Amino acid sequence: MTHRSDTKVTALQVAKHAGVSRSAVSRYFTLGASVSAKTAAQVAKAAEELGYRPNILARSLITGRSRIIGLLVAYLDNYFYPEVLERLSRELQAKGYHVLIFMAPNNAQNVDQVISEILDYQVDGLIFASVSLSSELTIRCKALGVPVVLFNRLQDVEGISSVTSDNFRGGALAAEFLVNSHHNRIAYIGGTEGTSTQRDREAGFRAGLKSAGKELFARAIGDYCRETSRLVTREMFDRASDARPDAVFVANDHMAIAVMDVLRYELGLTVPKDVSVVGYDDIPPASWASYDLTTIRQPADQMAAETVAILLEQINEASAQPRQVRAEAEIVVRSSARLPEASIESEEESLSEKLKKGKC
Amino acid sequence: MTHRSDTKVTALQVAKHAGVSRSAVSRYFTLGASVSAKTAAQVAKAAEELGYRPNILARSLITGRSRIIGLLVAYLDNYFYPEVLERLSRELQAKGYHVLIFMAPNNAQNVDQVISEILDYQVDGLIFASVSLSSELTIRCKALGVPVVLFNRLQDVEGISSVTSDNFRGGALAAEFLVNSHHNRIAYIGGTEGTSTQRDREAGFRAGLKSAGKELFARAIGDYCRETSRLVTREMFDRASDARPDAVFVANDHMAIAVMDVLRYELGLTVPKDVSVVGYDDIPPASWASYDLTTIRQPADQMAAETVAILLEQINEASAQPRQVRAEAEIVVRSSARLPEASIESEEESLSEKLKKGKC
DNA sequence: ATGAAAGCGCTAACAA
DNA sequence: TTGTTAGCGCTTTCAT
Repeated sequence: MTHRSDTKVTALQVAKHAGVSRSAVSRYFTLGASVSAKTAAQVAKAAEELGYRPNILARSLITGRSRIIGLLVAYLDNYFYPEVLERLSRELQAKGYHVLIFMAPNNAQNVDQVISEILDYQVDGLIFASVSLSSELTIRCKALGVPVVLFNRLQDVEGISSVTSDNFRGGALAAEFLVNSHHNRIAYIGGTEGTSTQRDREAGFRAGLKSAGKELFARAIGDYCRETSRLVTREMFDRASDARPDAVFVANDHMAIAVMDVLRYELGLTVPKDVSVVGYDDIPPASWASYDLTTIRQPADQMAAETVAILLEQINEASAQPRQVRAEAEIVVRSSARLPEASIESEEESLSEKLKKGKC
Repeated sequence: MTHRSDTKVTALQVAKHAGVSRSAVSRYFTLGASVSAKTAAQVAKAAEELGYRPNILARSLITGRSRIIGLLVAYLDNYFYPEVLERLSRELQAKGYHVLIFMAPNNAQNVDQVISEILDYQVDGLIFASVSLSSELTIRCKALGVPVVLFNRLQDVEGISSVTSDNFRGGALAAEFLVNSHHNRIAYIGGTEGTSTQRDREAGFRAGLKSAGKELFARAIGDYCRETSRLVTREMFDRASDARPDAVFVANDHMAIAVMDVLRYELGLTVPKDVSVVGYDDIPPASWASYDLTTIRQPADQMAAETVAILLEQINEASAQPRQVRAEAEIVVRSSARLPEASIESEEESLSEKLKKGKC
């Protein structure tokens, strides 16, 4: 490594240094192109000596692919997303792609603006995490031939790929669990109205209650926000013991944790003795001993893998069609909710065990 | 908006449509270039009608700047980093730059590999968050003229910019606080040996103890990892009350939270009655009621802003020199550590208040 | 202020 | 397999 790289080294310089043509150099760096062993060696040596690496941007200009995936994400303070981001990034990195990240502005108007900016980078694909987008935009991406995957959101538009968990089923699981453990006054604290996750989780939950002959005792919207959740929780639970819920399903863990804190530290209630709490997502803090939150798990790793798979097949195979993936939701039983009478001890154990063996 | 954009629209097409030259179109989209009002209007109209936007990659090729900032980050499960990432991204977005994210591999060998990949994208600047890099690499970036900022790490190499908090002072503050609140057996649980944060926080902490005539009662390394912290905490505290520490300073909140959980739920101790815990960072979970962790705050927002400032001045001003920014560390007093006798109630209050008013 | 022409660094036909 | 040629979409002198 005799980096003589004072400034930018071009393929032409390497070619001269190696005594071959520009194309030979290009071919050497193009996977699956035909170069003789001899030429390869010469180029390798010259490139090494000059510290040459191909300019991806210049390459993109001609190949028409940038190997950049745009990711638009609404927030990172819900800890489901850092996890997803890390997995997406690693997965794509392994396949030679990289993530250009954009934080979504609050209003839809500006979202369009930001997406235009992303498109300006000639991204090969687009991931929208927890962002709903106008159907106009969807059409525009399609027109440009840029594959799009919606992550954790559904859109009514035809032919748009998405990766979610089975939110309806997840909601139903929560209901089933709370009903089985003999709760009488079951409440729901929801996410942002109008989002597909909120809609489907609530619908599933209600359906689950209904099929057990139960009804919702109380309902509030926490807007997927800690502070709002705190407020609505106070309002919902600050009353006599027989006038308040004895169980609550919260539409995500981010809120559920705030709810637990209010219940315990602002209202002096005991979880799960006074109130059972069930969340959704299974973010890392849900498994922290202070919360030990019973929740509906969304498999972040699997969802990220599917997202990448869809994207790459759309990029590489002309015939690939958009598809909707619905990952299975499963309940993770911990101690924030009262257990059904004859709980299967062994199963709980194994789940807890698994979760404790974190990577290091 | 009559998006006729079946495929890619070029400047030339717009030029023809508007009845002007390629250059005119280019000038219209180049901030601060001279175009007559009339031409501007024609171009604007044509561009709108065809749905044209300049190709940033092609532009980069000629201007030599990509408006991409590479970010290499070690992990996202320490919740200091999602916060930092979000702020960095928004800040840069506002200035017309965007973040290309790379997750650091575990071994240093591969880090070099990944950095090469980043450089291939012709990034205008580089941020290393919690990543130590070989001095060879630093030199290489310099040779390429790519500004580098180390975030939350210090390097002994000359002339490399960095943004950290004053870790030594932060450690000293923790010591001072624990000493003032009359602890006798004060312990330290550190981060990864060899990192500058670990080294400086411990040095400051020890210096603080020393100047009060105290010494470290116990020491262990939690490796900035929950699981390791859990193990060392058990070992350190699973003993008779007079043989175990009555206070512990943990080198970051990510570990401190794990430590608190072990203390309470695995060892049955009470915080802060049996053990006082002080952390470092002030990540959001530190303010959650279940932890209410007294900690040394690193101002993520300010540090992110400084990082961007340094980067942009190096990119835009030829004369700009690398600089080292050391943000002030301050203690945030909550309830995880016993208070000094005459604690200033009002001050605590105001701090807690501030933290509760989160955005929504 | 505007257009013509040159060229950023690279890859992909094509011919040899 | 190799070199030659053209050109990806854009900006930027340089004349006008």
